[in-house]
Amino acid sequence: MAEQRPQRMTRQRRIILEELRKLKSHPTADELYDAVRERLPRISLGTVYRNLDVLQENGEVLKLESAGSQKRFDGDTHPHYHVRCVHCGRVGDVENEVAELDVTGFSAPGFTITGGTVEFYGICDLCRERGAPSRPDGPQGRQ
Amino acid sequence: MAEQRPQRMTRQRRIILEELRKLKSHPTADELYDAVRERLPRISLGTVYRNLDVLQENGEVLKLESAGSQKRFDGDTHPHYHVRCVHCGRVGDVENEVAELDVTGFSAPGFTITGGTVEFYGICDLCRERGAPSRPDGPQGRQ
DNA sequence: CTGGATGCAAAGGTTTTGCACGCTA
DNA sequence: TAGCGTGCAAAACCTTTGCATCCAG
Repeated sequence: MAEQRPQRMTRQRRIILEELRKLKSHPTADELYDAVRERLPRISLGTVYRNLDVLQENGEVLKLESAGSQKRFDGDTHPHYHVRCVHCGRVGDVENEVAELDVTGFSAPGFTITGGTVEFYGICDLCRERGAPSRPDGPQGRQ
Repeated sequence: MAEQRPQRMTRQRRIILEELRKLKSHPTADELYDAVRERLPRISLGTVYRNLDVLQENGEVLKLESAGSQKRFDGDTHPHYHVRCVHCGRVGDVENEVAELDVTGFSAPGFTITGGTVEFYGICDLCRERGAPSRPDGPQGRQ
């Protein structure tokens, strides 16, 4: 479990958390920064990053990583699957309930498998409307 | 499908592909760069990136964008699952065969789901030996 | 020959960090 | 009051790109 060091609930931290929970878009750090800045005009992007790290360590937010592009954040920690748009990288929530993935029986040399999840991909409505190809340059696309 | 434009098999491209297929470690671009440089000391990292892009568009290599900070590449395009070490980001191959994931029945507002895959996570032997925690700073870890 | 590919270096985009000051508990 | 958190700016990191030159077909 994550070590929960003593922490303070500063105005910045509270508002970052509130805005992230308000946004359903799984924003990137700078998108969240834009939202937070409407309430705290002098906040810095570094503070947003630092707080997202702390909040993630405390299990209050989810950091959705996609190597090499921008990370996205989710204020909803209730277990659910995500879809990622292969064209623009946007992330959405899958409505279906998550099924417990039974990891026993799976093995990988050099590794101890502890868990697994399903990752969905697809295309978001905005990209679809624009007539974007479903596979821009591979299964992942870029942001 | 990926449009396969006319392309040349340069020495650089061929050796990059050979080295990537030789490595079972799912290297990052700069790890592959190191390997390739032993045979082509004057190659540039930019060339490695450019060729990995081309090779990926042609379906000859896989770009693993799953998570971590750096992208990793796989010269084995045969369908298989991956495990990622939550501590160091290393990626391994899962031995089990892949099962076709039935995506019908899954839905996400604002998205059209086209596919999905299982992503395993765990801890690699090197990190285990070092006594690394299984959750360094969240479920993703960093490279 | 021709135009895709390369090497080099600079730029680009995202995230992290050092530091002095501020503010929560 | 103690020491975590902040704003600012610089640095670190990874990846892409402009350009002159090279070379595979």
